[in-house]
Amino acid sequence: MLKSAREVFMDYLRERDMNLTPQRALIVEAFLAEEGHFTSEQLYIKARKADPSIGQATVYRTLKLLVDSGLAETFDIGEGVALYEHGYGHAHHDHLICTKCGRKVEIVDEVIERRQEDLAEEQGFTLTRHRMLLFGTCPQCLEGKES
Amino acid sequence: MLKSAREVFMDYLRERDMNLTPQRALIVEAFLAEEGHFTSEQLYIKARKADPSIGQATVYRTLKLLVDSGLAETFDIGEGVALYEHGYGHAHHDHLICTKCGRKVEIVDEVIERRQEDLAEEQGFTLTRHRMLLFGTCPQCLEGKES
DNA sequence: TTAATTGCAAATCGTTTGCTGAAAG
DNA sequence: CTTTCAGCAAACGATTTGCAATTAA
Repeated sequence: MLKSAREVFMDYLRERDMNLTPQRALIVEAFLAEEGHFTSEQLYIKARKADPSIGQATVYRTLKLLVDSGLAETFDIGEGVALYEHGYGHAHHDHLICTKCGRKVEIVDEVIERRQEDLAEEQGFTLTRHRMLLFGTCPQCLEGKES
Repeated sequence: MLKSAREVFMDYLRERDMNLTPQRALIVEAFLAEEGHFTSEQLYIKARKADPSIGQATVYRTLKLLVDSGLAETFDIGEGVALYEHGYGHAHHDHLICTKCGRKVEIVDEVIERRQEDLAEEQGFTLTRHRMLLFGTCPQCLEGKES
C-alpha cells in the first residue's frame, strides 16, 4: 500500500529535522485540497483564508518543500508565473492549452511516453522527467472565432 | 522557393510600416549567425561587439519582432530566463536536456509529432505549436556519477 | 516635419533572502 | 537553551516601459 501524501510529507520533514508547523500544515492542506493547476499566489490567497497572518514567503518556501518531497510538480508555460499541481499518487499527464482562453486539458498517451524513453535512451540519456505542452485553440474558442 | 530569412523579416517590417534600422539589422545578423539556443543577454553581448552603443532594450524589442515574424522561437525551461532559437526554415525539433551540465540535444520524432496532432484533435483542439522537454542525465554526466 | 526608434533609467513583477523575534524540542 | 521558523521588508534578476533625443522616410 502506498503511503498517503501526508505521510510522505511527514517523513520528508522528519528526515531533515524539520517540523510540521501550523503554517506548513495549513498550506499543505490547502495544497491537497486544490484541484488542477495553480500559482503560488493562488495558494497564498487560499491559505490566507485559513490564517490571515500567513506570509507569502512561507507559501513559496513550503511549495518548494512540496516539490522537493515529490508531492507537487511545478512547470512553466511561459507566462511568467510558475504553475503547480499534484505530483504524488497521480498518473503522469501532459497538457493541452488553449492560447485564447487559457483552458488546460490534461492528456495522457502511452505511445508518446514510450517514445520519449526510447529517444532518451538512443542518446544515452537517463530520463528523469519530462514536460510536454501542446498549444492550440479549444473547441469553444474555435466556434467564437469562425463566425 | 522559400523566402530567405532576411526577406521574411523585411516583409514583416514593411507590412507594419517599420524600418530596418542599423540596430535591427545588426541584431538580426547576430541572431542568424547564432547556433543553437541562447538567451537575450547572450545575443545582447554578441550584438554589442558589432556596436557597443546598442541597448539591451533594443535587443529585447527586436527579439520580440523576430519571434512575431516567425524567424525565432522562444521557450522556457524553467530556469528563469527565456531561450531563443531559429524557427524559420528549420525542421521542428524538441529538446533533451541534461540537468547536470545543461547540455541540450535536439530530437525529432515523427511518431510523437503525429500522436500530438491526434491527441489535440481528440479534444477538438486545433494545434498551433507544442513544446516537449525531456530532462535527464547525459552519458558524460552519468559516467562521472557512477564511479 | 512627422512618425518611428533608440538608449537610458526607472518601473514591474514573480520569487528569494536577510533579519529579528517567536516557537518547538 | 539551541535550533528551526515565520513574517516582514528589502533585494533580486529578467523583462518592460516612459521619455526625451535622434533618425528615417
